[in-house]
Amino acid sequence: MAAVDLTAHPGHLARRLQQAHYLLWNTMVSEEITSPQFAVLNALVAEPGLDQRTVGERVGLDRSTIAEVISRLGRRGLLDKVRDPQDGRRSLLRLTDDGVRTHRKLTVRTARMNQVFLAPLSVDEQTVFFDLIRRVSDAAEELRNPADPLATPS
Amino acid sequence: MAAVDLTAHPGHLARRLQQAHYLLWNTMVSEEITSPQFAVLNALVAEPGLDQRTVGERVGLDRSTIAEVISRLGRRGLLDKVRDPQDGRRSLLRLTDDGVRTHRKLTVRTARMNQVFLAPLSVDEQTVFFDLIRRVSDAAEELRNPADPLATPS
DNA sequence: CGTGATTAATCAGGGCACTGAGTATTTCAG
DNA sequence: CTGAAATACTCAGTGCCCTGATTAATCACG
Repeated sequence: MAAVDLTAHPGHLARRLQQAHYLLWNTMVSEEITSPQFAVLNALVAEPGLDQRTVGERVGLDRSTIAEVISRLGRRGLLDKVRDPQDGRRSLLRLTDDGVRTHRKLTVRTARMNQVFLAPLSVDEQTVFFDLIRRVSDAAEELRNPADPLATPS
Repeated sequence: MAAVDLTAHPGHLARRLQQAHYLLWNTMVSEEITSPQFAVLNALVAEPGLDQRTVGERVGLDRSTIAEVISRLGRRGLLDKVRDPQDGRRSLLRLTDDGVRTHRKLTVRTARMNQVFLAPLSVDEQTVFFDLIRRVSDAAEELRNPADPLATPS
């Protein structure tokens, strides 16, 4: 009585989608490096020397989570972390050679995995899929951070 | 060099979508009860007396996670857990009055939240959104569980 | 110059999610 | 009827994800 159909709840679907992805990643990409870890490696390939907070911003990880992820990557020797001499609060991050190698290797595999993951959709549908998820995510993000860069200036 | 655009990676988008949902849930629905916890309550409203494993199956939580979630709900007095007299391996679950009340209260709020969450999409787009995510999730699930109920029998 | 606000990082704590191993109970084959 | 397989659950371990509080460094303003 009064129970709800969860399959019409976007949150439930989002969770299931992520679980599905997690599983596929685990079998097709890596059991060592997780998807968020790969995102961090990728951000540092694009912009070496970023500080911890900014990396978190780039990949969508909050201050606590990014700290953990970076600590793990550092422990495995995939990146180096040094205090910024200009600003003693910051930690600057840079991939090691091993980190770069790992990123390159996983890049190939993630591409394959994404193909398999999206295989049930036509190419057009894939585009829509990306667009819809992005719009919903961005809007929710916006609710939190009323950044309004297009507000009418005085 | 050789960095990838994460916004074209479904896994990354799935994670962001879930984060966005988590945040909205936290502010619009409840800081006490999480979305997976609500899913469990909902499953038990629909089918009281289910065993733990089946509840997990209904809401998409694995054996370990469902155990934790149920333990928390039990600790808060929202459900009761009794050994099945017919089969000593099973734990049968049933909501308390407080559990039913909580479910009813949150049902209203989740409906409101879903509206806000999906507001950036037109009604037609919402339908597509559900359909695409469901198809991708189901297909990935299928890769894990080759249940193939429509395989050609001998 | 110095004090108060801001900022980067850390820590403690709670919750979700998975795997692999272990325990208890039931089921079923021989 | 008994021992092996299957099943439900638990436990240990790893990792992601968030909040609130704390610490250290920088910055801004008077």
